[in-house]
Amino acid sequence: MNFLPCANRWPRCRRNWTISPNNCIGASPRPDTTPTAGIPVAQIRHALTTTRDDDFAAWYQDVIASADMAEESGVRGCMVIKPWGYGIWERMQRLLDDRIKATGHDNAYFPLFIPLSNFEREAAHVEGFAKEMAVVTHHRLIADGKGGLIPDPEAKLEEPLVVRPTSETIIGDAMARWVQSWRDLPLKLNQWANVVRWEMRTRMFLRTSEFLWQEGHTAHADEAEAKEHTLRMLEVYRAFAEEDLGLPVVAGEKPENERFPGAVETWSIEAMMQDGKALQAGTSHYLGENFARASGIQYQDKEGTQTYCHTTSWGVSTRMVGGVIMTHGDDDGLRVPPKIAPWQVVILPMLRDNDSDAPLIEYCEQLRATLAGQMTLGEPIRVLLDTRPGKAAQKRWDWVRKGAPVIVEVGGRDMDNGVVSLLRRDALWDASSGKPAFETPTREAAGETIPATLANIQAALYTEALERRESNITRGVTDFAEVEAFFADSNRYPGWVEVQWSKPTGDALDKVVERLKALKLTIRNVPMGGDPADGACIFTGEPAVERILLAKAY
RNA sequence: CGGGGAGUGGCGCAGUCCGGUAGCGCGCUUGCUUUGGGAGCAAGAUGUCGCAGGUUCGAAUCCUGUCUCCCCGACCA
Repeated sequence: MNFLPCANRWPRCRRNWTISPNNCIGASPRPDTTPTAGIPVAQIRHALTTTRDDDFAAWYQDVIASADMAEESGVRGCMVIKPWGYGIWERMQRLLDDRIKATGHDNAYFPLFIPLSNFEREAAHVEGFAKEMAVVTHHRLIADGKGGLIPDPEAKLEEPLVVRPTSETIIGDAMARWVQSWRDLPLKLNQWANVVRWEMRTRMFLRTSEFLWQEGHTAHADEAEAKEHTLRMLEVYRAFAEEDLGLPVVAGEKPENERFPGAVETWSIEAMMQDGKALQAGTSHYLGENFARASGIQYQDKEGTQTYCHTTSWGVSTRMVGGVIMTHGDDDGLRVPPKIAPWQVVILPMLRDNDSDAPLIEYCEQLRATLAGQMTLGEPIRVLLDTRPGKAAQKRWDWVRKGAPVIVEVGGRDMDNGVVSLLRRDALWDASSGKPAFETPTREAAGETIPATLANIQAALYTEALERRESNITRGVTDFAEVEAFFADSNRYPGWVEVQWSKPTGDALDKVVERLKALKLTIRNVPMGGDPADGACIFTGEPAVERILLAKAY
């Protein structure tokens, strides 16, 4: 097969295909696979060169680059988060921070560096993290005599510092000082910070060596209250994921082998990505007295007895951004749910670089002002009038790839007719024509309907993701051979499988994990609020005690 | 950390086997023509060929080391 230099036909194409030119959207558009009853499906030129079907991993990276979200930094496993990617994270921070504050937490900030001796205190914690720690050993550089710099051997630290992979230990140290009496409880803290885990294999947003997150830490008087709080924060995460990010999640408890190092219980929210894999999108841990004993977090109860606190911790990270990409992205780039879109509406005047521009910009400005003065989804509308020089059509595709929820193009003729040309990013294409599905409401109508349109898009993205997930969870599988068959075909969309098990522990659990590992599967969690077990354990044949979700995972 | 692939203008790549003035497409700049929609023509700018050593009259090309990225595995919250 000949090389087909796609660039001749489609400017954005970066590849020379040697096998099937149909793989290249630009060179030879293939039929869109979206079924549309009775209507011949037109050929669509998508904005990305990689499709989800062709290569999901490559598509994911293409979205990040094309939407201008982040780039490599030159430091292993670290990334530069660019304004559009960081803007999305800032929106997440704002919305989640409000929810955290609303549940009675205060923000604080603890050091990046943790003394080694402090970190060493909790045995399981050490075992869990020791293999992926960044360690600071010197505090000064000196010339090496060859024009370079080396750590000064004279400036070796008495005690190495570790860069926090999480802050249980150093916050525990503070809690031990801050908690004296039962009156000091509960102590409910949160911190927004970066953490470092020296990961073997990294992927942008999903697993980076340094990442940004929020980590909540609380201390309680007793087990019941701490456990209740663990679940309360899990529920905060569920609501945040579903209501704000449009990510349907399954909340549930992690099996013993997946617990956070040092935790008594670990709970998670799990989201299904478009390739059928599961993404752990947030975790909440009940830590028992483990860290309280390690750090000496004690209070005097009402009887005057020194008593250990029960602590919790819970976190959500920039990994969520990756979850949004893999849930809502399509072959034209990202689709940002309106609640977390830095710009919800982008207005693009079709500038001609002449005298007609000024009135056109004024015409657009009035729509901008109308929208900016209104609320939707609980906040003022974020609307950008993009008057940068350049052709509107090119800027349109930039914003399509970035995933702005509503794009409004306005040309001179629109202005003359008192209308605007409006595109919904969640319904970009007209399937019959293969062209962008422009609507042309009057400017006044657009000013009135766009707030509701944004709310619709928020709901539509969630519904689409929810339906996709529900149709790809298979329940009622009772034979392990069925599980094997289900995941054997690597070409099919794998999804998740719900099975029942007897919740083995220790060696028996290890065996189960090994069997699953052979299929590249993991136990995601025990969904809350599901049906009780009523059958036999799929692994042991013993009476089952609960239902679990099996899936391939990120 | 093991196996595989790859680093050449902003992006995607050719050139490397067989050492001899660094190329292509897109993008970018400028001009003209267009322009209700992902423009055309022309002219131009942009590279210490990832980095550091070595071999050589001469290195993108050969040798050694190293860093980074991608895929698979191991590991992991």
